[in-house]
Amino acid sequence: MKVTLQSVADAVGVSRSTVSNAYSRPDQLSPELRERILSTARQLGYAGPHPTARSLRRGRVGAIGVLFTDVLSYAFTDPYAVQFLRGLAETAEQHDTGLLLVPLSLDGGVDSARAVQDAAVDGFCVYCLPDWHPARSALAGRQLPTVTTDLPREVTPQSAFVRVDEAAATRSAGELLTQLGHRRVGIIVDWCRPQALTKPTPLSFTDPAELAAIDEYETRERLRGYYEALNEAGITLPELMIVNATGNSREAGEAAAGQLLDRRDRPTAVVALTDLLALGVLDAMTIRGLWPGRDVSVIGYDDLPEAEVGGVTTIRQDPLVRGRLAGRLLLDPPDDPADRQLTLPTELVVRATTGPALAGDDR
Amino acid sequence: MKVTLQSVADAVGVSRSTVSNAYSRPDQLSPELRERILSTARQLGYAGPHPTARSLRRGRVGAIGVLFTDVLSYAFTDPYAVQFLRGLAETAEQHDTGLLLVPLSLDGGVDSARAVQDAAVDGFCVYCLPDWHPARSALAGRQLPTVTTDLPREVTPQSAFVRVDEAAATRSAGELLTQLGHRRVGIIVDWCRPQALTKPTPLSFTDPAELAAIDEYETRERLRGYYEALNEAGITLPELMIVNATGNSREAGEAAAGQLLDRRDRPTAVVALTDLLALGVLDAMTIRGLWPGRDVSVIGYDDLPEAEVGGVTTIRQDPLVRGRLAGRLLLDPPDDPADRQLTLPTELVVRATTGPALAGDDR
DNA sequence: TTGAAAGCGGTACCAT
DNA sequence: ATGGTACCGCTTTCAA
Repeated sequence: MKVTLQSVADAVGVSRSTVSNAYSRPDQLSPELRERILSTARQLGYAGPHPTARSLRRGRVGAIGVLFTDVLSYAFTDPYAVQFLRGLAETAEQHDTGLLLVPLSLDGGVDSARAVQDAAVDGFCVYCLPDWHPARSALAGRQLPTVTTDLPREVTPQSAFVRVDEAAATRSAGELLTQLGHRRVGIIVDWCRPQALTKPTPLSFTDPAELAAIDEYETRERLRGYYEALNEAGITLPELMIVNATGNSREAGEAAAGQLLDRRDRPTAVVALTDLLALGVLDAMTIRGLWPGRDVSVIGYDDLPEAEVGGVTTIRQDPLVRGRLAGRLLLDPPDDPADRQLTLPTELVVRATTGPALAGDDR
Repeated sequence: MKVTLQSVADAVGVSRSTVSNAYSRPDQLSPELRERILSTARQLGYAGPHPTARSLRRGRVGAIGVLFTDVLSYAFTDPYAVQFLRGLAETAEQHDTGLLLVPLSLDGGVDSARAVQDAAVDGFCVYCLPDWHPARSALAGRQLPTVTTDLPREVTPQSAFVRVDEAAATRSAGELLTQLGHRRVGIIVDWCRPQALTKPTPLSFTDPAELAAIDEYETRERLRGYYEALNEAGITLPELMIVNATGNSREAGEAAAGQLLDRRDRPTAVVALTDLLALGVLDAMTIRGLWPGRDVSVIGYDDLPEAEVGGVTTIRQDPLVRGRLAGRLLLDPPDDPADRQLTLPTELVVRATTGPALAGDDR
């Protein structure tokens, strides 16, 4: 027989309410009675108020759901994501709130929607989830407070987010390149698709509208920023040598970079949309005996510790702070809706992997 | 007015049960009716069955709680922990189960116990939590399936765990050292205490019983293994130069190593209880112009990627597999209780940071 | 201070 | 295939 609050009440000879109070509102009853109740409970092996029953009644769970980049287990592969999660966890801790990592299936199948529907949480934090993902619509259905890390496609005064002006960041990086005289630029992206790629795949765009149609905020915006800067210098969209990597990892970056570096019209600069990819580019160059910053310039994004160590020119942003703010927006939201729409600064960090385009190499 | 299952039932003109079935057991009603119900629900803006209410009734939540090393946000700092979490997440995903990261407060105060009591989960996974932590006792109270990564102090046939024979692993590492002629050995540990250290602190043990009293499984066992191996070669416990670092990080390792390397009777070997600490030892040596494997031998533990790159002699274990197995034990437990008590293998990986004790340095 | 009663929002068994 | 009806386990007015 299971021990419930009721059994404790019976054993002590008081009502359920009193036992409940003994746990949740100690000031509502005499210390002696409370002690008597608690000790009896202990003897009976009562585990304390049932969390689910309690939250049903209270209308609050004490946890927020985290919707992470496509596959949950992938999140732990990405240092930037991990830092973000850490910041979020910090804030959650301070509010005695748990983090529920919601299991999203690989292909974003039906069960992803279910997972979101079934998540017992008070709110959601969405971290870079593609627009097409079923979890997105399931999320809308739940009508819970939500904070995203991207700019929602349709921003309403209600939406809350902690975004980064990705396009502005890459635009400044692109300007650096054109100032250095680069005209042949390769770009490595990791544009997750419903089904993963098995090998690096060239992407060709002819019309800027195609860029705008990309269903992932970060990919879309970062690419747009680079395009805008380069276009300013007269470089057209089709001239960009864009390669979609098989994932966001060093290895994937290396493989993708290979496709660019082995071209006859090798780019004088290769930019990657994440540092992890950029580190892969460096690996690919090392193998080929190329010097970063001299033979080919390289730019990353994120400013991971490894980027600093490796002297990689990159764009700095602070995932820890971003995570903390996301948590705050959810657990302690500012009264003014405008304060719930945050844009974090970035900084172009110029290090050793960028240099002037080789003069003789200019065509 | 809030939209509940009842309102949908009323609107369609059927009973609650039928609406419920439309969501949870589609085979129990005609497709037409189901469609009618679902579309009405949509129109009404019904968010679907309330997760909490549903789990209350069903007696199952669809999430497992994760109790992590003291502070949740710290977990994301430790690559080994992250990999473990990743393995756990993988298995959870396969079982359509979420991971609830339970917020444990820094000092393990009362709220940690509350957090465990209030966690709406079907089971718990405990990852290297000190014996004294309040969450431990709160956990016992919950009487839920639990899997730990350490050998419980009192093992019952019921307990489930995925442990590693830490002592055996470090014993073999210790034997390597004695074979190489090392007699002055420094050991760097990260023995978390209720309150964190602000600087590396020497630890001195005189009696093996003191070792056995250490309240952290990994620290206790790893230390014991080293002691046993070294003692075999006639080295006594007080001779060991043990330093407790201020955390499990490269920086903390470097600081702790400093204390050992700057001694007049500098150890000929410094072993660290984690790779992160060992990497810090290498940093400290670099600064001092010492060669690992020649001037001082270094051994780590975990075999992180950085250890391989750095040629660090270390003990390999597989956190990913460990996480997966922990998940399995919780979500798909083997019938035979004996199969729920797992000991994973380790492997001593000898690389470049170990070498013979300098002959002239033997005293 | 303590108790009675009405939910919180569903699910599942058992009839019909 | 549908509906009726307990009941999941607790919290919270409100009265006593």
